[in-house]
Amino acid sequence: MSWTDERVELLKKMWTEGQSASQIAKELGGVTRNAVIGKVHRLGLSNRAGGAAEPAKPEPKAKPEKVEAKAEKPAVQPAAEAPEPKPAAKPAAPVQAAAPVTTPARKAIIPAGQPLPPQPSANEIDPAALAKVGEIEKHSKKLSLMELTERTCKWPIGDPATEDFWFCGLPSQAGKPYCEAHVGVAFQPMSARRDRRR
DNA sequence: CCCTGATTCGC
DNA sequence: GCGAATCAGG
Repeated sequence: MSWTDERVELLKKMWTEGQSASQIAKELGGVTRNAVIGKVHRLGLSNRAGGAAEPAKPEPKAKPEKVEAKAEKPAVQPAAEAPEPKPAAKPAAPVQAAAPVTTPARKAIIPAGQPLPPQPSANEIDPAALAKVGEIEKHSKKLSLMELTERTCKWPIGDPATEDFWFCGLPSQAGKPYCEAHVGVAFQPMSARRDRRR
């Protein structure tokens, strides 16, 4: 694959949006995240934030490599102070579908005026599955939204309105957005709903 | 271990 | 210019 105009554009777009190099690579196809990063650098759009101007990386790595006569270029970036008044554009939620099925089976109406639907209410969910969830949630990694990846369970735990909120974060398996335990309660086969002429 | 971007350097 | 290998970190 080569960097056609379109591909470069998509790259720019996604990079600007805050997508990770690997995500971009996947989207483009035919390239690795390294390729993407390399291209990004060549295009000169390495940093996406406006404020965080990494001053320098004076890492005098004394590597026993062969002698390298590198002519280091003086600061390439004219150091854009950028006293931008705007609060550094936050990359909108990168993870899609952060609104999981909180209530797998909400047939039972919640009392009234009770704005508390968060906890995966147990309805007719396999008790075993529920127990499993209760168990694993104790060991959840409590990841924040930012820390979620495509391979971490995105099951929300706690009340989003409070500090007691986090995501399961346990390793999710191939494709699924949740860990095994949560997949169990999230995707109910089709038990009780016996008839339903669809 | 999973992931992130950054850099180097042979091609 | 390209990107694998490597580096440095979370």
